[in-house]
Amino acid sequence: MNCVFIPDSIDLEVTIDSAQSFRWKRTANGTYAGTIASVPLLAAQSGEGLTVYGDALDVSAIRRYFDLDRNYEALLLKYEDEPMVGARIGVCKGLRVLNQPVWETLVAFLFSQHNNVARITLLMDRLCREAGRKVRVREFDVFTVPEPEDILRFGEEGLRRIGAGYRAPYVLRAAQAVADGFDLDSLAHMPYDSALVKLMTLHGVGEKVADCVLLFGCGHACAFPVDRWIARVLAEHFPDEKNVRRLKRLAVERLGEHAGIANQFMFHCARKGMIIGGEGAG
DNA sequence: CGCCAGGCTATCC
DNA sequence: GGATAGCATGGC
Repeated sequence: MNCVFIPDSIDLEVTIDSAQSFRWKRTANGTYAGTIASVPLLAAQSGEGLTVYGDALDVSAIRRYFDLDRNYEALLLKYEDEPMVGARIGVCKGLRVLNQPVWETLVAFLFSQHNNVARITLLMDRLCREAGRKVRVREFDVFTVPEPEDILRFGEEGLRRIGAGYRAPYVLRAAQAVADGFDLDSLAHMPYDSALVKLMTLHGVGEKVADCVLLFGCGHACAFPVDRWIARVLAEHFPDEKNVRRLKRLAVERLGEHAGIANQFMFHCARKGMIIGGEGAG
């Protein structure tokens, strides 16, 4: 068991509680157990930074996963006076946009549609428990996300049994596509627009899910997912526009190449009912 | 209990 | 092009 301290600033709890990953379990002593690319880890807040426990720690992979090489302070400065975002930066300071394995991100956000966070987490947990591998970190059992081939074996029946409902065929067909050569890794290297179009050729992947995969799994910082919460925020700032696609375009025009980073601050605050404007309430 | 959830597809006009 | 029903399931 190794241990490494990473001093870069992050708020682990806020980041993990912001509905971009559904894979980390809070343990009794306040650390989080999970995996990065099937490697089990234990992550803990240490001051402003992180302490990570595990075997064969790959520090650069951990830094990349938690987006610690991005200068958030500098990036967020340009949003200070942006009414959609500015006031939200301070209240979720330390929020980071994760870079998760793309297959894991795709499965999670296929599960996410018309679903709540508690149940998305439950579905991911059951899926990994039943179709993934058990690995161990310290005294904790952790389960890996099943590969596409594992899900093909698990079948639509398995997916329905764990409660995926009508999303079961979406996940199964995505697994089939990847097994047949759909190159998820290429999405990170393509221009955003082409990556979006390519992802949306998958059955069950619309624009919102595709944007989540591109933002949380492919490093496309401009990807701007519009769910119900973001739609509410946008509706307040662009009261004359009702069309969701045009709302998204208006927002991205204003927010620029890191629109997706800003999106995560907007989303988290809105979902947590953190005031600002009045859309929060909760 | 009824409403809602990080939506999408099919189908209508 | 834009609008709307139906979808499985469970949290709250």
